[in-house]
Amino acid sequence: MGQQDEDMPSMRSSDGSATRSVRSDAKRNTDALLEAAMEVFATRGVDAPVREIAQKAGVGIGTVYRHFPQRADLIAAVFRREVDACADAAAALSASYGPADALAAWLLRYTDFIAAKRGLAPALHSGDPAYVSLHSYFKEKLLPVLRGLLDAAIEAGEVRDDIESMELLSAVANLCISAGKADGAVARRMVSLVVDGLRYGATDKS
Amino acid sequence: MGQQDEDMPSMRSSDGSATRSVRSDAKRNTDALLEAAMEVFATRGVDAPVREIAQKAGVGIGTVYRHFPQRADLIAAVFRREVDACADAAAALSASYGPADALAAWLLRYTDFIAAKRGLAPALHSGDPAYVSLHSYFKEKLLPVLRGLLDAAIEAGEVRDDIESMELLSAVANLCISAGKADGAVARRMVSLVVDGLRYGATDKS
DNA sequence: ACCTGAACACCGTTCAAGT
DNA sequence: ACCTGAACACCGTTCAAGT
Repeated sequence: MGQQDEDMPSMRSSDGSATRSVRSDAKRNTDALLEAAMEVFATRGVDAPVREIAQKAGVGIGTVYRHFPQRADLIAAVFRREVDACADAAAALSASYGPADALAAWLLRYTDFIAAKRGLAPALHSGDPAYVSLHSYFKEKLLPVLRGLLDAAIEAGEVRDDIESMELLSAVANLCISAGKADGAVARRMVSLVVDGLRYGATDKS
Repeated sequence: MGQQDEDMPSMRSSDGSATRSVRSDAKRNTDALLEAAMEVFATRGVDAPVREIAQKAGVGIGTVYRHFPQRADLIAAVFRREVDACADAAAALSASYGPADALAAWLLRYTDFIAAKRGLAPALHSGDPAYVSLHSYFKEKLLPVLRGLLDAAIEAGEVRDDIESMELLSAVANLCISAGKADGAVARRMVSLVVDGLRYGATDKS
């Protein structure tokens, strides 16, 4: 379902200027906006002034509202973007490490993501229609990734095989949320403990 | 540590009008403010306009800021007031029911309190200095109450004796927080399950 | 002492004017 | 089509003027 702006002759206007040029302009703006919003949300919280985000992205305030009519739309877009990044990180880790180490490394990456998103937890549980879809997006995107990593590690006999990936996904998230607001160090330690627990019951006890 | 404004002759000014009269005026205002704030917070959330609370309490906006310089101060005051009410509820329950039933009834009362305060959870975990003291207030006030009820029920052989009151206090709170935003019905069901679990392992198995 | 509300600052949101 | 920012509405906060 990606946008296929490429290779479409009909999109060129008669004067030779590409219609896409204005679209790429808009796309550059949304990208800059998402990037700026991510940084501002991280440092000043999700209630940060829209003006600050617009300024950081180098666009007018009106442009923010053109692309994201409500603040929640911008927040949701940033959230999806980071979910994607977290999901995508798995491939590189699988290529670089053995199954159990890749699983461990990804869980820490996932931990950092959750810890950074703690400010969003209340909004996600608020029932606000703008956020309800984020729950399923989160699960549909990350559960298969974790399942893949977990199955590979189980297959290799490097971790125990009596843990459900969904339970693990929820457990780690809950750990991170309740593990205080210490910049994620506590959360990482707790998760490492869980990972060691996974390794402890490995079928291959060599 | 209660205020003893009563029976203090030195507080009366020479003209016969009680100095206390202006104080009681102020006290009436703070009471009205706390009452109004509690209702407004419950219906419109803790971000509700201060003007609305002032209007509901029948005072000027300046009066709100005189008594509660920051919004957090008002929120904290409302929170303490409800913690007190929850703690105080135990005595009547103990007088009306047997030990295990009193414990069960109080845990549901506590559940309602937590469920109503879910909107505050993010603030409580934010590390905001205005809220840090609420954690200890919560624990110091409610833990002894629960311990008393639990010990009495254990003593009577009506519930199992291998549960720490602190763990129970936290567990029920976490249950309520994570039990969705369904108006508390889910939370009450989950807590009832826990209570049944407590009864299941009672020493007196008659 | 305490209360009040006009006044100020700030932020979300819109929309007429630009390109 | 898309971008801009002045303009408007709303809310938090202060403080000079009242009692």
